[in-house]
Amino acid sequence: MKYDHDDIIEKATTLFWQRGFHAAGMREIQQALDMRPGSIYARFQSKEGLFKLVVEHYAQNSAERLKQVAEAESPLNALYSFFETALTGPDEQRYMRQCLLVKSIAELDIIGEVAKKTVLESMQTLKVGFKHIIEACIEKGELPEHTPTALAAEWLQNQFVGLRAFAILQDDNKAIAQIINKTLLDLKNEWPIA
Amino acid sequence: MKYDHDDIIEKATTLFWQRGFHAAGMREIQQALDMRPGSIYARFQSKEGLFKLVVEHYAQNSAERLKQVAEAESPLNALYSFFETALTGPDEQRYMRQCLLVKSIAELDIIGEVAKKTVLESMQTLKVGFKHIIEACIEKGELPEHTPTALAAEWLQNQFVGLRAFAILQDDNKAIAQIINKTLLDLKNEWPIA
DNA sequence: GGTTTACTTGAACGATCGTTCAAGCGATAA
DNA sequence: TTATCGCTTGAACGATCGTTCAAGTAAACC
Repeated sequence: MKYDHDDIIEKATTLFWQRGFHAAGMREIQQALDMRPGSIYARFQSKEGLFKLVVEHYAQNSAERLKQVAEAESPLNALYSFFETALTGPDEQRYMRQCLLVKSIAELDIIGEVAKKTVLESMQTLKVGFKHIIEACIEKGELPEHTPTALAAEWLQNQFVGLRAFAILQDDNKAIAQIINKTLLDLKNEWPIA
Repeated sequence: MKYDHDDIIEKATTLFWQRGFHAAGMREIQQALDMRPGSIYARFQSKEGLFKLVVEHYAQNSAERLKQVAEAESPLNALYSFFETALTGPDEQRYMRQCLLVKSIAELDIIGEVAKKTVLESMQTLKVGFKHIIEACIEKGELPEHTPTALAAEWLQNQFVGLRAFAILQDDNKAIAQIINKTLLDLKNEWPIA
């Protein structure tokens, strides 16, 4: 085993994140991983197989970060930090503003059935993560008791998706911060009746 | 001139909308348009040239619909209808839930400089459209005078982007309707101070 | 020591990609 | 009638795509 597994996944993640599944060619992948095609295929079966592991690793990592938000002293403040970190990184990491999962959704019918399933499941996982944040906020008294957790979780993830897709276009970090603040205000605002 | 120009653009729009720029291969395009490669290149120079026209046409069409919302008797109600129409179409037109522009943003660094510029400019155009809606709402007394129009326009477009990317995953139309309602509630909610 | 197993190499495969081009067609203008 | 022009055709081009495979390496197991 010449190459470290985690190292491979990390490098592959960066590439897929920057270029997307389709645009990241095998030779580009080979170069980024410094591996020959045979090695890659022996380990991961296919480009899609590698992508699947990347998405799973990414989702796992994201879920962990959401969990940390939920377990923070002030989940609401932690949520702000989480958003800010995700959306306003330095320019050379601008690609990270776009969520890998959100980006993959745009390619959903190109990436193959296995990867598609993984992406969708990961979105479900993250939704649960968002729900736990909402529940933690309620428990800590930062959100009203009557907040509809399921709807709010879906809404919050939706906000995140929108911000992720939008921040990539936005140069003004102040504008992004304002929209994040608006989101936190709306989180405390009333909800439509079922 | 054997083929009608508008008809070509329309068919190409459908294909790019369904498949994205990269995944829509030239032979697929040839088949969809029932045209031979030479004809396509004589008219549009390249795949990117065709895509550029498609995006422009799409943006123009979208801007027109936003304008209708702004000019409606109740812009707020018209806005709801606009969102609902865009996000809850029949299943065989599910691809339409994803905004062609939003989808293209995910491919931004693959589609070439010319098309990229067109996509970004179109996003700006639509932002102006959203701003006019906000202003119309204020004028009609449906939103408070002190609503920060520029921020609200950006926010509203952001909501739209999020919903567009999210609705493609959502099967439950009722859930979508709830999120739209939440958005309209938040539109009337307070805004963060600059 | 011999066998197995997991991994590695790099040339090569067939398929598909976007694009080109010589040739032809039909309407318009001179 | 002839020349010009925009449009059309379809075979073909070189490049790149994801993938395969015979051959080799090194550690693990019997």
